[in-house]
Amino acid sequence: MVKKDKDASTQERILLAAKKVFVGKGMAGARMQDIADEAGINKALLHYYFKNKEQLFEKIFQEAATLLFPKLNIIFDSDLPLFEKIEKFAEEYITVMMLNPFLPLFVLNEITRDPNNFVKKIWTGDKPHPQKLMQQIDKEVKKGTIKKISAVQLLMNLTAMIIFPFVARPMYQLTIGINEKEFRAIMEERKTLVPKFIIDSIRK
Amino acid sequence: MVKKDKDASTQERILLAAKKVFVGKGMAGARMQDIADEAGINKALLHYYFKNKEQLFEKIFQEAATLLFPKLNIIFDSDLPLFEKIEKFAEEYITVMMLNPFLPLFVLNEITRDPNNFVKKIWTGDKPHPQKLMQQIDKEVKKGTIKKISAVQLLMNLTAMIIFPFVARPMYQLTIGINEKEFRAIMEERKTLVPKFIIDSIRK
DNA sequence: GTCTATACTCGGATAGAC
DNA sequence: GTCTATCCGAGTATAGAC
Repeated sequence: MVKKDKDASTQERILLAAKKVFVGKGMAGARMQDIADEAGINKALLHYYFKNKEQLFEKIFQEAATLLFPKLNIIFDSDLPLFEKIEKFAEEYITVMMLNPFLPLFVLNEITRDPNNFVKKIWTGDKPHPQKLMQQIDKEVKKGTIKKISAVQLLMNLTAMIIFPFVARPMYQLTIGINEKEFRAIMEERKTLVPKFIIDSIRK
Repeated sequence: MVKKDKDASTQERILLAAKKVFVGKGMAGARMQDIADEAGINKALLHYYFKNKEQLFEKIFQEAATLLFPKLNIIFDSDLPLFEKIEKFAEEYITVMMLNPFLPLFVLNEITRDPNNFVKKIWTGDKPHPQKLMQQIDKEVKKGTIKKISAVQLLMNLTAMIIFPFVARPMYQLTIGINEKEFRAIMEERKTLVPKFIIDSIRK
């Protein structure tokens, strides 16, 4: 069926182009013309596939958020011991983000811009719930197997050290002068370094 | 001189309004009408004070970056021992950002958007140079007074744990349901918690 | 300095031919 | 499905009165 294949291909090119432009410039900065150019089509055809900018944006944003968040719960809720959970989290999350290094800033921006819309449109029921992990932390503290620290603080430390480098990459590149390749190597190392760093800190 | 006071006051109101709008919506999302409304004037008067949006934005952005970056070097270059330097850094940086919690995301965005412009317009000679701090770390590692870790990695851990919570605040608020007041308390605690966390990790 | 009215530009969206 | 041409609103910027 020639027609259908062609449709799919154009639609696919549009989505790819839109992702690139939206993630790079944000909703407000992105231009439908940019997306059309990137996809190798014209604006009219773009509107043929997606009624308006808003709708196209929602699609992309949902895709992005879906890539970043839902997998978290699998790790959060698993029955692994605390240290292993931390190791797995770092390993898997950094791996995913290496493939989409600009997503974190994009998503954080849009959450900040309009938290309510985010909850309504994106988190329709299954938002990240680190509660089990946090209980696990509290329990270990109580048992005395790790040093005293509040679960929120530990969770912040963990997520910050994993996510922030992606958000602040250009800043790091400017200040300490690392290039693309070096950045990748650093992030690769962080998959094991961050868990080690944390465990060294909280282990008694 | 009545006229001059009035000038200053209007200009001041404009700058305050512009800061609020730009930081909240970014360059692309901000509307001159929003800024005018926020300042209690009309668009024409806004253009009387600032020829165009671009110029007004540069002013605000420069102000923001000036608030965030230059002080860093004072700490970076000081002669304090490593642990004290880390403590001071966390304490001072969190204090500054508590007063302007939305600046970090704003600045990171604009650096990402256009790194070259940032270097040209903002960092005219005195960008952050953590090199001395990094050498200090290397030296301590070599002396064997702290565990083996690369300076870049430690610097990333430090900056991530301090800055990221501001950038990701809405995300934390949505996922773990903390409110404004709780966030402030958490950040207050982090002034000492983060240095302690780091030192516990790298101390032999 | 401050306002109202208006010119101009950009970009999202549509009409209509093929 | 895809294109060219065009419309139209939003938003920046200016002219000119007070």
